[in-house]
Amino acid sequence: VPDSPRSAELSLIYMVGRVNQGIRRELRTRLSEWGLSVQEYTTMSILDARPELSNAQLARRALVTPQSMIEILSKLEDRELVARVVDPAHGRILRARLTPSGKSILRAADPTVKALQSHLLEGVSAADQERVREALRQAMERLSGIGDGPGA
Amino acid sequence: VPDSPRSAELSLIYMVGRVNQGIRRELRTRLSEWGLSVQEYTTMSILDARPELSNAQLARRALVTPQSMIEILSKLEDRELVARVVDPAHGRILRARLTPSGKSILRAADPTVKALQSHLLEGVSAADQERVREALRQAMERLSGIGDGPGA
DNA sequence: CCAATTTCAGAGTAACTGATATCG
DNA sequence: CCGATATCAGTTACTCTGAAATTG
Repeated sequence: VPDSPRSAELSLIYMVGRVNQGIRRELRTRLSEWGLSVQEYTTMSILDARPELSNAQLARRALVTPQSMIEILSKLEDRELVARVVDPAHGRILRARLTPSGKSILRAADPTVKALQSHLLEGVSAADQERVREALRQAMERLSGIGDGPGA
Repeated sequence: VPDSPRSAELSLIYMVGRVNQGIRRELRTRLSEWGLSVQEYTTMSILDARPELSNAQLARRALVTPQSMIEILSKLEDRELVARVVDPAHGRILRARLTPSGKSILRAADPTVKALQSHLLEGVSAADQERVREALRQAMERLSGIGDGPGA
């Protein structure tokens, strides 16, 4: 008895969940080569694009609680992949950035992740990829507004 | 210092991860009203659309190991939301289906989930939604082929 | 004996809630 | 005192690896 999916009926929420599950599974294996977990890689990628974010800002951006984010960040700090320095204007806030070795590990891991992405979207036109991106971007925005205050 | 995203540069893998994280967070809250976890809801949805799947088939479809799936399924069985019966043609295989009370809980929870999905995609044209769906469907297919045998 | 399925046991990851402390 | 941040502690949710039994 085969097992063919009925694509037209699958909800987008469901599909996002399954694709994410598959991606995590695959990335876990690939990233273990550098001793990185999936959220460690994700967090480092955010910091690469936007340095000097605080723990609270990172948490909002990743849609997790600050308590969850601090755990990731602490481990990265212990391994000296991320450094955190006191904000000059606010003694309570710690701003994070990648260390040189953090950057170099990220650079080393990047091609594998890019390769996975290319493989998954192979054959999807650039225009359609942009549409997917735009839909996801909007969903991210809406989700940011639900549990937390407005992103203002 | 505001916190605006640079959408054009965000990788799809990253966006899928964030959207999924936000969805799970939101669903966890909404589904707790019926005592359902996110994967319980997901598994029940699959069974609603495709009854008589075995644990192994469900696991492949959800991109998790059979060991993970059996844990979800066992709990649902304990709560009598799912019933499992021996396959007439193969005494080892147990085929699962929703019980009447399982169906009725699923029906009760459905509108909330549908509402979330509508909210997230509000304003995205039907044609674009179909493109997103198609891209995700392809990604699911590719991911099924990586860790496991072909879906044959 | 082999391949697929089911399932137990143990472990690890990832995320959460609650509470406390600090800073402006 | 309030609001935002940081962070400790305990807990829950979810998934995995390993191993064993069953069935055709």
